[in-house]
Amino acid sequence: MPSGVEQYPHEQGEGTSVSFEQELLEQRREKLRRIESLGYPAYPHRFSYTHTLAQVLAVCSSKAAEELTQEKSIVRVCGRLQAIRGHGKAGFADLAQGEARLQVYVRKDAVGDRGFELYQLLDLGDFVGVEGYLFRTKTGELSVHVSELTLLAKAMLPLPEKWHGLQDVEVRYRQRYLDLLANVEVRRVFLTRSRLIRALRAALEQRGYVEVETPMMQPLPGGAVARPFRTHHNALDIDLYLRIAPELYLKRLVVGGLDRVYEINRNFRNEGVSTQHNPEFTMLEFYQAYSDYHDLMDLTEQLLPEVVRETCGTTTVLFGDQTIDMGRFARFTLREAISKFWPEESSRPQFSDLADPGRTVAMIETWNCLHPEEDRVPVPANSEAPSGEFSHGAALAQLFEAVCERKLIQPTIIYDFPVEVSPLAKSKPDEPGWVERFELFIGGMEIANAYSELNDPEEQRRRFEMQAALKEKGDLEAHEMDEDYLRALSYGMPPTAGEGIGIDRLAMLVTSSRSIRDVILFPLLRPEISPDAEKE
RNA sequence: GGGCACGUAGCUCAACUGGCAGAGCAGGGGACUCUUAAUCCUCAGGUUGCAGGUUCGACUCCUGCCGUGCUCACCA
Repeated sequence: MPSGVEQYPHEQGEGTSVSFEQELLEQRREKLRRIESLGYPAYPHRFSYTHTLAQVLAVCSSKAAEELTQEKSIVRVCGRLQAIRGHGKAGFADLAQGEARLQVYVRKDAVGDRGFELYQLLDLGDFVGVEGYLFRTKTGELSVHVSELTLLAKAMLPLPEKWHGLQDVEVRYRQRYLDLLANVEVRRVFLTRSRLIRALRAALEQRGYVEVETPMMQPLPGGAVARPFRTHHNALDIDLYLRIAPELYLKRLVVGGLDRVYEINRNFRNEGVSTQHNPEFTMLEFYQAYSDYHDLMDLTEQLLPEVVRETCGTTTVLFGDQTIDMGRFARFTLREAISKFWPEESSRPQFSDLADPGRTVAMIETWNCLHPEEDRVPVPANSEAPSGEFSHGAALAQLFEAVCERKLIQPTIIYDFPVEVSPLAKSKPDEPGWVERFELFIGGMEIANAYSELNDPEEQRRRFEMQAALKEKGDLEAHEMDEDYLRALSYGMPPTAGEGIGIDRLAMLVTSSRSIRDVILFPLLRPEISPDAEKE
């Protein structure tokens, strides 16, 4: 038999040589043509099966050879061909459905000449269906003795090699379907992610939360400090923004009497990409009326061990070379944390230093002296009234991140944040410069952010005005004035606490993934330039 | 955006100090009716990411570009 290429030269040759990949494609086209000429449809519409592969394995794995021979039960099963081993007028092949594998045994005298010709035209990756009886081979492997073989769909391109899998990171992300086929661990990561989200939903539903969906396209991007993506609606001729957070809409729903609401959905932020940041990411936000941030601290400490146990079967997870106990939480105020995690004994700031804006400057300068190259924190302006300058509070928040964040491996709640970096949070009654807000850190990453929601419309307006002043000074991330939100608050919002949990990062923790791209099926990459497009 | 690395056959990887681009798997042809990373014989498969430069000679050295990874900055 001459090779397919010689027999069927590529039509679009134009003098240039046909690439090897095209050659493989041509070979498979030819095989498919020959399968059709045997009378098999190339793309049949369905296959009625009696069992999934997992069902066959569950029922028969424990059955001995004699038992199977006695029953000689006929099954119809299907799947993707994962391995083919020929033996002249017979052959073995492995069918795969997800992680389930079942061997089939194809003999010429059992499937007939036509069936065996079909078998010889199969490639790795093809979908097939078989009918036959179950038996055990000499080596004891459960197999289907095939009497009828059907092609269900042909793989026109070769799948990645079975033994080494698919290693090329770029191909793994761009063609995730190949990654999922070639690397079982990848498949398991995404199944775990799915279980995590299901467990979160169950835990919230159980506590009386209602799931809602709020706009992803918003005329005003609000609820977070971040740069948005902009888009345009043609019919209305208006600019819209992909949401950076659902927060302001969810709180409108609390105004509307939905006392416990949550949403699990995508946020979009037009910012850098890193191992911890994807431009679109999944966030859980939930709001609970008649509660404050203390209640949410308690809830968080209940919820996380619960869902992690539901997802992983245990509350201890391995992350990098760290073992993290998701069932034990430490709590520090932001100011305590700076003092506690300060790297040098002699210059360690006391709590009183952190309360005094006048001393913040000296403290940051000390830090910057200790870390001349990186981890530098900008020094705030000396005025005590923040009016657009880089503020004392913002500086403290940055100092906290520089000093503490990557050291917070075990679950740690950091609470009480500067008002300047928290435009939507309620102030502490005794310290107006500080708000009732906490963040949860695990594995050196910020996992959750929560606060007692500011529900005083007058105060909220002043906060927005502070943000407007920042915007005036060129801060691209400052929060927008949102009159409609102020109107909603003016109708009255009960005391409410709200929290956002980064689902991707939580998924990283429970799947031991170092990069956020490993828990997002299709992370954002630059588009591929096709060789054809380049010629244009 | 900055820094550091990487890019060789469909896949996984070699190629010494600059000296003829190679192997395994996958693929084509052949043998084989209990194999399971099947085996045996055989054949084909490459603009070494792209574009320049240095050189008698470049996968190798230099410059630029493209893509990806890590990292820093920004952020969650």
